[in-house]
Amino acid sequence: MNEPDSKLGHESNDVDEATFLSNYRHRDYPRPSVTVGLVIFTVVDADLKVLLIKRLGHPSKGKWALPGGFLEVGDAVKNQGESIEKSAIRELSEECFGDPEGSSETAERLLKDRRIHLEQLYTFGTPYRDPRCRVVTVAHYALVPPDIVPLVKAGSDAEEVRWFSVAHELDWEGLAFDHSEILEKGVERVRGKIDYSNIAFSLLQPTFSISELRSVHEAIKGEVYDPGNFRRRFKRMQTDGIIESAPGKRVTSTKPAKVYRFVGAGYVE
Amino acid sequence: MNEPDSKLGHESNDVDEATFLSNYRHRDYPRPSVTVGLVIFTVVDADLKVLLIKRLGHPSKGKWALPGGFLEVGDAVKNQGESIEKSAIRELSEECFGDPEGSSETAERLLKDRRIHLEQLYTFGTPYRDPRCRVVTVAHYALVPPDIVPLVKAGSDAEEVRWFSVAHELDWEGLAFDHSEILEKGVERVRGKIDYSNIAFSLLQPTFSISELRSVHEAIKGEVYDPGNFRRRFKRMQTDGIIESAPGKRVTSTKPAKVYRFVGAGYVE
DNA sequence: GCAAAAGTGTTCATCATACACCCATGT
DNA sequence: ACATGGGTGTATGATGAACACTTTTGC
Repeated sequence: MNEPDSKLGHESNDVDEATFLSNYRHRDYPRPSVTVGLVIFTVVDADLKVLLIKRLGHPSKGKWALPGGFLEVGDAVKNQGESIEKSAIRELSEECFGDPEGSSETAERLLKDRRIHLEQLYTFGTPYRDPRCRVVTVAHYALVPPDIVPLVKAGSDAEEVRWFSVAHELDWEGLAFDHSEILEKGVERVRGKIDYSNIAFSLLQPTFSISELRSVHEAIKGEVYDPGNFRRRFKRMQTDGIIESAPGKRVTSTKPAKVYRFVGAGYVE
Repeated sequence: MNEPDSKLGHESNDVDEATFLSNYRHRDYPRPSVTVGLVIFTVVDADLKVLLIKRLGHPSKGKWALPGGFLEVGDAVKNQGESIEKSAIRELSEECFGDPEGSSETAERLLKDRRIHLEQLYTFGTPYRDPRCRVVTVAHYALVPPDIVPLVKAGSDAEEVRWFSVAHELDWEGLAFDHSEILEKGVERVRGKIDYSNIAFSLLQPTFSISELRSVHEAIKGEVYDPGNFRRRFKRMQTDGIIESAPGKRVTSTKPAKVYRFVGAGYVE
């Protein structure tokens, strides 16, 4: 892999590597466009939601699409640009948190604090998935907690941006390009990972009650859990040092619940 | 995602989609090279092995590298080339089974018969991972059964191709580019999936004994299992219809073992 | 007091683990 | 006969599902 030598000419391979590289000329073969795509999830009112943007131009004009953008590759030779993950973070910050172009301040801070989860999902590259030209999309998914969701709404200027309920509201078939397939892969991944990882905490406020945690699990798995059994299952996390008791209580119209805080230590990716 | 409109000019967006597309002109922005990479595993003599190719030219001349090649994108506009998976299959067939260029006969047949397992792994795109130019590699892993391993050896013509023991023999640091990272991701994925999927059967002959299956699991997980408990654990597959009894016995220097056959039905991806 | 959710207790089936033991074969 | 791995039996402990029950709040 990497650039196979056969197509990259000018191989005087008896020289040393430094000489080889300074003699190296980049030949212009057809290359695909590479973009990063984002499936951004949140859970509000016990409901899993995904962020979509309405397309303003052709193709798929008027359809809802996943946010995304070009992978920044510089001139692709001397200056090779930014990493895929960095591109995804920038996209997330620009399009969703309204950071100015080129900045990823908000998303970077939230990522560092483990308030949001970002992970590469799958790479989609079927020919003609974009009618304009060959596009390879490195899809990611992100989990953002509901308390920063208002930030997201603020970011939508000219473009129409909306949260869609994955379970109901959403007309999967109506999505632009192959984005329903990407979304499906995202849902599948989150459903699979929530059982053995700690990603659920990225869908909660800094402190949370056990039933709020349960609510997130139920929204994602689409099933209901026995409150007692669920409590026991996650109380183990306290003895394991994954979560810790936090001051205050969650006051509702019924018995107030203890709240907990997620401790970064022992993080399961 | 897909081609964001901003960089693709000539948007007369009041026309219909067909007109838009026929007016569409592909602008030449810097694009990365996209390759597919392969981590090809097999298990021989209760040992997990990976296939590597010695690099003949700079960069990383003389180092061992994972096999791979360009993603075929045609002219990237009117003719958009072949899918990522197809590229991976072709690479696998050409470089490893010695199929003639452009053919993927052998690999396609084996894939169809579920004799080999091929799956996308992760996409690597760190800047400067290839010093020549920006390269995005869509890495895959493949599991090939030991009885077709001789085929692989036959395919190595000019290039030096070898199976390396993942546990011992292999000097991870000495690998070309970031291929040790890719290999590591491959090992991690296989270790994770073998417990709940059926991928192990792609590392066995068409019929196998329970202890041969155990041997594959042990090689991949790097631990030993109690023969009795392991047997019970996998005999359940027989009642579940995932495997079935096959005629004949595996004759060794000790008590002959029953052999089984993997039934495609109920395949867990 | 009543509803409703927090939180605890108990039972039962399932399953992984450890380990003892018998069976069939080549030498 | 005996070493070796195939194959079975069994006791124990951990875990998860089902569900009854108590506690604490708002109304």
